[in-house]
Amino acid sequence: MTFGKYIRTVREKIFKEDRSYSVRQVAQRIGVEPSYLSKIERDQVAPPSEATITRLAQELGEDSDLLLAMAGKVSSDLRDIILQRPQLFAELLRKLRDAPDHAIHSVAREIRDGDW
Amino acid sequence: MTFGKYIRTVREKIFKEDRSYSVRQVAQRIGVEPSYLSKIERDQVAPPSEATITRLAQELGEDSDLLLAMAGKVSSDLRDIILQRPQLFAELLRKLRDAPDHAIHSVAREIRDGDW
DNA sequence: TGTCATGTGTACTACATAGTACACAATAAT
DNA sequence: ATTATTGTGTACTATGTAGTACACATGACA
Repeated sequence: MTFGKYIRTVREKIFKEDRSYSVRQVAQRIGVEPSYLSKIERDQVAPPSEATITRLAQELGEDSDLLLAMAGKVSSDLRDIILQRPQLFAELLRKLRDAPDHAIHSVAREIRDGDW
Repeated sequence: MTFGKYIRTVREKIFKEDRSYSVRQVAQRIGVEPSYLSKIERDQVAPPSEATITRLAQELGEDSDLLLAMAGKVSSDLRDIILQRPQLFAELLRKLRDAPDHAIHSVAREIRDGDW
């Protein structure tokens, strides 16, 4: 599923219950032109900027990491984490590339907050 | 240290031993104009593209993850790894943000190749 | 039936990215 | 001494990013 189609699906589902989720009104709340949101939803333009995607995620109650990923982007806070220690995280990520979900999850679970 | 200054320092050090590491010759080998590399080294322009940085790292025997980080970029292969499972890696990275180096290293060491 | 809101088409724009092309003065090599 | 090589200044360009502005036809609804 493309970014646009996904947004349209989600928005239309909410729209059924809440008439304030029209293209126009959502566009106004997230601060873009209605025609632009319309084009985004029909994949007539590339997905919007990270900032706009984040506002859209907020507005639609979606996970912004997921939405950003659909747009081929990585959240800038994650990028910043990697940039602090690029070699360390590069090694870790490449090792985890082919690991199954549960392995990554268990690694994450082991990191109990500030446990070092 | 900026990206440009770092490149200049590294290149000039090699240049002392090997006269083929002039701005012009390095530029030619990595496939850019000499004036462009010159501007890069003096931070007169933004760091080059990922592809160019990678060739430069190769040419100068430097770690490309590190050079990319100095340029504020994350290697596209790492980005792709995250994009495959954005929520999983988002959780992991945010948990590791404040972890000390050795903790991250030991997490990586635990992941013995294909150990699942 | 007239008004209002809806989605969308067309045209345009500002700024960033990633460079090229060429000329020139200074320095190094033969 | 002159030739070659070096680093760099100036000017220009193509493509991508992230939108805006406005008009228009359609459908809802009071």
